[in-house]
Amino acid sequence: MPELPDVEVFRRHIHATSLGQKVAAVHAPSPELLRDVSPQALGRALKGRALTNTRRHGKFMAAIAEGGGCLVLHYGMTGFPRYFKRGDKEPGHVRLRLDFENGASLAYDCSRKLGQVLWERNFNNLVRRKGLGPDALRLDYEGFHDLMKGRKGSVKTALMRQEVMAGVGNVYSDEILFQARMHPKTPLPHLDDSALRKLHETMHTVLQTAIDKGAQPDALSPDWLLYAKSQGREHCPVCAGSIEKLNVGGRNAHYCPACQKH
DNA sequence: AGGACGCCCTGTTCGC
DNA sequence: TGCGAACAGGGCGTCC
Repeated sequence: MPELPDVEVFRRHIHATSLGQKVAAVHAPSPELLRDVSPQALGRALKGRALTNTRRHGKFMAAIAEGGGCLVLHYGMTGFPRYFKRGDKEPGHVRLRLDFENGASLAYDCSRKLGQVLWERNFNNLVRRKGLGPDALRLDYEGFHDLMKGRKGSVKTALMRQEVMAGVGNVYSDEILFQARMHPKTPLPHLDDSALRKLHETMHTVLQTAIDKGAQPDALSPDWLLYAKSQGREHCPVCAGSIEKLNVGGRNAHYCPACQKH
């Protein structure tokens, strides 16, 4: 489930492979994923131009096109990008493909079609239009504190709300709360200043470490919940107790009842 | 404001 | 063994 670390790794992949090559053709075999732009308009906007830069805010990223405008990608739950050369096998559920003049292609694969493809003149407009809060990784403690202060809901719900703070989803909120040793249903008003500091620091460390490891669960440290899950383990990597499921805001929270108390 | 719910979507997993 | 149901959870909309 692409969340901030995954999307950052995707952005870097596109940045490292796909800039500076003129787009020769645009294929959009699943136009229902294009939110506000037709395949024809997207083709007109991109053809003959190169991508010059990339940006990311929360779980959204953009490839900036030469001469202005940006291709915005959201990966939903099963999306990923892949740059491939002529003759390489293309992924199985390509919803958008840019073919470059040099014969290589950039594919956007999204099997469950829960992703989004948009076209915006300006990436900041997208952030505003979607009502996204500040990017979770660029948020300092001051900003984090201000966002959490005065809120009444559970800590997990707040971490996951994109209009409060953008980038954290179900998987990483579980990890952050596990490492901060906080119960997912802890009401925000129960967190004092030192608890909020710990939460912010843990969030930052979890997100940054995940990015550094290429957002691959099996590359993470064994005391991470994500690592344990990737190895098929259903026990807490710290106390070996069983990991429980709890419905929070319509999503499944995974947590260790022994390590994460209210 | 925030929680509960439903919908979209399809590959995988589960249960009979 | 096989098949259909349930599940997974990003965003988003509605209702209370």
